[in-house]
Amino acid sequence: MPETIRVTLPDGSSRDVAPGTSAREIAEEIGPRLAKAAVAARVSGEVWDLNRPINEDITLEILTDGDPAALDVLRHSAAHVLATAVRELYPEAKIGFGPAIQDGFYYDFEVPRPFTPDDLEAIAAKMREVVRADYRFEREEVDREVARGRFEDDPLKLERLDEFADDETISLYTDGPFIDLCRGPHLPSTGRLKHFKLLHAAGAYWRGDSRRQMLQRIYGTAWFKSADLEAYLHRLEEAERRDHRVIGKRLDLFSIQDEVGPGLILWHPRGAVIQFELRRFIEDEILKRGYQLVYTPHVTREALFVRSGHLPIYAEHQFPPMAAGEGESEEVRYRTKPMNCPMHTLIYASQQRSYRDLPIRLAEIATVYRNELSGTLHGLLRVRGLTMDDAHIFCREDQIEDEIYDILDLSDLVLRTFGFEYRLDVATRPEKKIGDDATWEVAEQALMRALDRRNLTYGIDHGGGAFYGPKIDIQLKDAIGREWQGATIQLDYQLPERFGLEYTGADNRPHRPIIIHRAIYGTLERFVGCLIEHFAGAFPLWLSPEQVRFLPITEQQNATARALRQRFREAGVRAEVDERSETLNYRVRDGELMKVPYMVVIGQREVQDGTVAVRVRGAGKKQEIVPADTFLERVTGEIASRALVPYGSA
RNA sequence: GCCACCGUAGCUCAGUGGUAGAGCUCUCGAUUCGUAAUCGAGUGGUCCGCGGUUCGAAUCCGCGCGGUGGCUCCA
Repeated sequence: MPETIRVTLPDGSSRDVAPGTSAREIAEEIGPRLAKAAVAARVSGEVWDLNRPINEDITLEILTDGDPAALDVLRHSAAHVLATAVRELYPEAKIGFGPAIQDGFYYDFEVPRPFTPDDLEAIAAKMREVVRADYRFEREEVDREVARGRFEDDPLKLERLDEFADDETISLYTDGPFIDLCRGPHLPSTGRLKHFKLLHAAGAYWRGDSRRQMLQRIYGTAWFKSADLEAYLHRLEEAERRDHRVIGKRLDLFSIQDEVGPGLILWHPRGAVIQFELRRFIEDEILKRGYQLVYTPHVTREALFVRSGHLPIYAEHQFPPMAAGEGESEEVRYRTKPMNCPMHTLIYASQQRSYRDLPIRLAEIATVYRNELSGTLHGLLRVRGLTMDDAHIFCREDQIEDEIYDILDLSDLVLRTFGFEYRLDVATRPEKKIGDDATWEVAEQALMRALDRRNLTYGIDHGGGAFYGPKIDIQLKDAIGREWQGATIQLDYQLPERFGLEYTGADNRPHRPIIIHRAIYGTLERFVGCLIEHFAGAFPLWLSPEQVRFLPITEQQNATARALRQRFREAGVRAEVDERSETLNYRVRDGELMKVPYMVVIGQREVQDGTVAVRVRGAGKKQEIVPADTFLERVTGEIASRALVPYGSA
């Protein structure tokens, strides 16, 4: 072992220390403030415990609580503290895995009885004791036999141990009474965990495998600063406040009823308006871009899905077959469609195509049915009857790039209209795939060139493509920073093969086209659900179910209000009159709660002057008195431009 | 589908073995009002369903249906 080892710091300086020195000791040398703030260390790129001895030349970065990697360390340690507490309270509990996750951590336990909310409180109290005891996290590297000895009574850990390669380092971490098989790193001691909260318990299969036993998982969150914990809990509340299921009920947008069935949406008039506007928007845009609309049946012969290759893979997500006509043969069994592509493919195949005809872009906003597992259904976000804004583009290989470019342009236009930011990922060839590498290379390059031409940055999901082609996924970011699965653009070499699609090339020989599947909204159900939460029910004017509500002050103004309503309706504005025999205050409150963008008060003065007194949603008392014509002009302008904010507030 | 929790009026919810309740909504009457709840009266229930225990079940038990949070899968 060398006399000294060289440690290079982020500022480029270096110092020589004795082998076995820990990052903590180096931090102390640099300064007491740094040593106190230190959480962990990045040693030659890898995150280490502060206490772990360093034995070779390295680069060293001391991680303080400002570093995102430090949060992971904190949360991972919080998971161990949780397990420590559970083991103290329930010595018979078997431990599973307990990692840090986005915003928090969890730990899985095998226990004879699930945890109740009261149990969680007791566990949290015990955790605070563990924190007060300030146990050091001790790392230890051992061989397999020693490790097996330590986990004699923990079958789940033993199972994991068996998977270690012979040359793999097996490390154990101890904090007070608790020992765990763990790669680390951890906080220096349990006392560093200050701001945490256990959130809920849930069942989780051992190793995510539904054939294995179910463990009990406890979720929690942890932060370095009390303010961060508060902010996070507030964010959870905010998300709850925006829950589309609650807002959907309150604003009378949709319902899901037992008599119809789970996952099947009844769109009430106010919700149907939103869908109608979304359809109108996308259909206008795609017609400008050379798409053609088609309509296809909801039910088809089962044999179609056999030919398309969907049935063997997809059957468990499809509703069972129904018999139409006589007999039981495959020829007369029908299925509701879980997707539209086979039928669009048949439209393509219905005549001979020339290379000059391509690309052919077939679009259909169609409801398809998928028999999703009951436990996965969730409001509008996961349903069984889903309406896709679907399109299939049949094109030549040399057209892929331009088509992708145009789809990216379309999705950018659409998403920005709603004020969404987004990020993109390209999913490349997986292990199991059809087609040769050369073809994949061409396809992947075309996707990336199109993205580059639009100056978009994107991540690459290596091996994340479907077996039949690469794809681009778009993740939306909503008003409170949550991500949603948005558009997908999927290249498909498989379906043209299965249906023997062809076009005649300039060489007068048959060629095989490529299919691009693409949906911009994804599904209208999910997209509307996302919009409800994004806008917290306060839709921009063009999407608002009711755009203008006239409030006559007394019955004397009812006739004027009705006449205005008619004029506005004829100009394409969704206008109503609230002439209920209630106080103005009452009706204003109702309009605000229903998130009507404009309330227009009509009193004696307005009737006389031909004006309206406009109250803007959310703006309180402040009103503006303008001629009725001026207001109508502004409203129609705001609708036509699909503005995100009311006029005058931009 | 699996695990846990939950299911009472249109909505939000109280009611833990002894005659089903509140607020809002809705209907009717009065009120005619200038920017977030006017007053009064009334309607409204298979306490999710079926079975069991009990003299007696919204309440306890079993099964089913549905919802919620997860697991899994996906858009």
